[in-house]
Amino acid sequence: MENFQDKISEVVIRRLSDYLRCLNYAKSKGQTLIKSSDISTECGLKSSIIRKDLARFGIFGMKGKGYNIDELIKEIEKILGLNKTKNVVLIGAGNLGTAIIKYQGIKNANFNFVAAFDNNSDKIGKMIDNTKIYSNERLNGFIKKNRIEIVLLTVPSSETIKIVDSLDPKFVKGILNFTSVILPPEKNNIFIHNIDLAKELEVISYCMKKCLS
Amino acid sequence: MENFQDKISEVVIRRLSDYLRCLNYAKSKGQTLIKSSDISTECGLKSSIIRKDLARFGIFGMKGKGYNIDELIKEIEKILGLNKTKNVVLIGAGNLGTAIIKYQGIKNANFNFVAAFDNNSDKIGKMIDNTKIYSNERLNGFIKKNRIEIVLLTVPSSETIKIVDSLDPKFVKGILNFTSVILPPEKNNIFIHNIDLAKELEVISYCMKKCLS
DNA sequence: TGATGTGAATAACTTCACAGCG
DNA sequence: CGCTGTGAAGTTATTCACATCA
Repeated sequence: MENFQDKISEVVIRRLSDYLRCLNYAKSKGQTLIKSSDISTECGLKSSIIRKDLARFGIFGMKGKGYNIDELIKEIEKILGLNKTKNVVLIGAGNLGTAIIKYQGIKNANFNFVAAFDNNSDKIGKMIDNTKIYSNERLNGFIKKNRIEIVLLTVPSSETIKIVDSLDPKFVKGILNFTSVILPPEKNNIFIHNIDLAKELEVISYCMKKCLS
Repeated sequence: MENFQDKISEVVIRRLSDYLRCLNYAKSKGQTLIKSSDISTECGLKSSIIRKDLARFGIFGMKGKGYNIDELIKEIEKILGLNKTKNVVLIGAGNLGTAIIKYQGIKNANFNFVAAFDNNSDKIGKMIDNTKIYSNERLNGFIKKNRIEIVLLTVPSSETIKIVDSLDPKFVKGILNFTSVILPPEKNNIFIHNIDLAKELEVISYCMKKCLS
């Protein structure tokens, strides 16, 4: 089944993630079966693309009935790698960093914040939920020792580049960058995703403007 | 020039937003001209698509030289509607909501949080930076009175649907939904964008897995 | 009958490659 | 000469539409 997975683009993965939310919601309401058309209305997609996405990974429904929700959840979680806990660290324990650690959705998705790092000596040693804050100086040692592959970056924009360049590509494989500095999708073999809250506002503001005019 | 703007897709707008960050960064370093190939390396894109994106909006550079940074910034800000301040409200003054209000990037982008709303009586009346927290009961009155068009939603997932359904489409035109509940891209003529932090982790985790295997 | 699964058609997006101009 | 601007080509993604099967 694994060989279905070559050449999957990011948009497909993003949709799978949406399906998962939708499925968990349906499950929480006691449903056990779901039609592609149900998922489609919830996610604002055509039902055919949902079936195609799933078929691509060797997931098939029952003709005339739909998909088994439990099975579908399990399969998608496996594809996304959510079946095993992933350790991540957070750099920058400010407001946004703190909020992210406390964000329930991430915990549900099986990501575990094993440490946070910050330069502010008032914060060092403190806890955010169950995550301890360490000095930035200890960052690279910690990453090496604990084989951390994913880093979330919530430092002030002025520090972004310096920190990114200091990360050892031998260990770090992915960065989620929440600062306002745009980074390329890949650097030193590290995958980078930029999440820019301002951009999201700009997009919705443009969509609205376009629609109204 | 405005008639260049029909049929622009969201990905183009997202790129424009990236260009803007990149341009502001270049400007802050004292640059006055920029080549499409400079933007392209920073954003991880091909230079031709940048030129095409800009040409689409009637923005042209100088052959052999590049683009004038100041002009380009002004044009893109105009396209994205960032030239005038937009008033927005936040519903749910928890960790994430607080972090978003304090997030510098959003302030820079000319969005102004005129009020926050929360059910927690301990929070009501308090301030987050310059934004006052009100009771949820006053939400719809406030929106009506102040003609609020954009709402950011950072409440617990269990409250999402109830609140979304309560918003009056006569005034609210866009919702940025930070909860883990997937909402369709449009509902009662209100544009909705879902921002799911867990999804971003899932995507990067998948990309890494795919690359490594 | 009522859903899926999927080839074929269509649409959207990106890249190439090079003419053109300051 | 070094860049832009842009048709044409290539690629990827989505939708249609219908055969299929429990």
